[in-house]
Amino acid sequence: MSSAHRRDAAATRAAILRAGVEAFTRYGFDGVGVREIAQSAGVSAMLVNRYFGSKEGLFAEVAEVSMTDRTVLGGDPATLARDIAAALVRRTSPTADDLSPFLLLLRSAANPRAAEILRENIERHVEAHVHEVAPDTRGTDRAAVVLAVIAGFWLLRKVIGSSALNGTDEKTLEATLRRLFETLIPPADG
Amino acid sequence: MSSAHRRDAAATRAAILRAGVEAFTRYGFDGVGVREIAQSAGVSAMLVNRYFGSKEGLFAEVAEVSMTDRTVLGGDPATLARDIAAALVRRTSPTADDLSPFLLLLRSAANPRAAEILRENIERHVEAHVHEVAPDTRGTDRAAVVLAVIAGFWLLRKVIGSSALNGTDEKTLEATLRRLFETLIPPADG
DNA sequence: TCCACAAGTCTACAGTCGTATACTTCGCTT
DNA sequence: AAGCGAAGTATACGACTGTAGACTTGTGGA
Repeated sequence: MSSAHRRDAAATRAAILRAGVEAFTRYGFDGVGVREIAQSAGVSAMLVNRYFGSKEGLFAEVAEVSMTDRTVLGGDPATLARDIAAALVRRTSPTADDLSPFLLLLRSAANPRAAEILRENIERHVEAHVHEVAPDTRGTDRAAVVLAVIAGFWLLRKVIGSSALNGTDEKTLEATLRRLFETLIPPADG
Repeated sequence: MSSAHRRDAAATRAAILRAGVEAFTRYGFDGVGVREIAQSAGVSAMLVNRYFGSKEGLFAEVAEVSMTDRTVLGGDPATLARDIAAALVRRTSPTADDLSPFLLLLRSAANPRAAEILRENIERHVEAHVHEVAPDTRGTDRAAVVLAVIAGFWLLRKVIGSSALNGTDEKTLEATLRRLFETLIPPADG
């Protein structure tokens, strides 16, 4: 937090939350301690517990903002393939990544409580964006399949860093994704 | 270890390795301690370090056997969709799962050293099975794409436990996978 | 039978973890 | 200007971590 306002509860809370998103996404729930998070927020460790109850409480809010802030499934279905391909190729910082909710999931899924919190958030997220990605009946399954394809590509590229898929350029990747999606999403009516 | 042989170095080592596969797959590298692993192998904690150098050393061997024992990409390309669909639907114990290498990855990817060990193993695994899943030139990318699709479906079904995809039965899942794979793998020559 | 060496265990250490309790410091209101 | 409540800090505790070192126990060969 900046030295502008020195005793601003809301700002301090926000700073801790931001530091939490960064840290949990980068190192996972078990990979980072509250002391570390508090330090990068510029406050003492105990403020985490004061504002969020516990480390777990902070994580729950982190999951919430991480899932809702980003647009993984949202957007125009027509340009979905291009958008996803661009997001996969784009080289940004790990936490500014458009797909960082996946990263948060992967890094924290080992912890049972964290996994439970994440599952609830993802369910709500898929539910909320069904109509955007597959605006027809029985669209839930199709949205889930699209999400699965995206998640799989992301897994190999960003997490495993597979050299095979990393050699693929954006145009090729987009074409592959488009072909995959076309088998799922009918071009017109239904 | 059983009480048949009481001072068998090879058997003890194997018992620890088996316990390591089970524990790391279930709880991840950071989610389980050497004491716990040793206990479920029926030995004292220090034997882990004696036989594998360190916890990290044990994990490296666990990754090795987990990746090579299972057949994720191996098998007949013609029946790949059916096999994967069956594996996804099949209800087995978490560690007896045919796709447990993915589980090992997901649970341990947060730890930088563990992730590095896993990456090397996966690279070798994809490389070794390229000819089986996509026996043509530039097959590496196609094998990786198939792996990505599998990984994505697995991620949503087994890890997140998405209610959407969990409602899908094996036949529907197989049909979806087949359609996806057919856009990648030409039915004949090339 | 005995003993050397491998197999296995016990104890302890230095570190980190989450967080509860007690404390200090600042800012706003009156 | 005073003081009260909120904002923030310091300290410490108990539990847990990986593993180094010294120890004991068992077994195969002489």
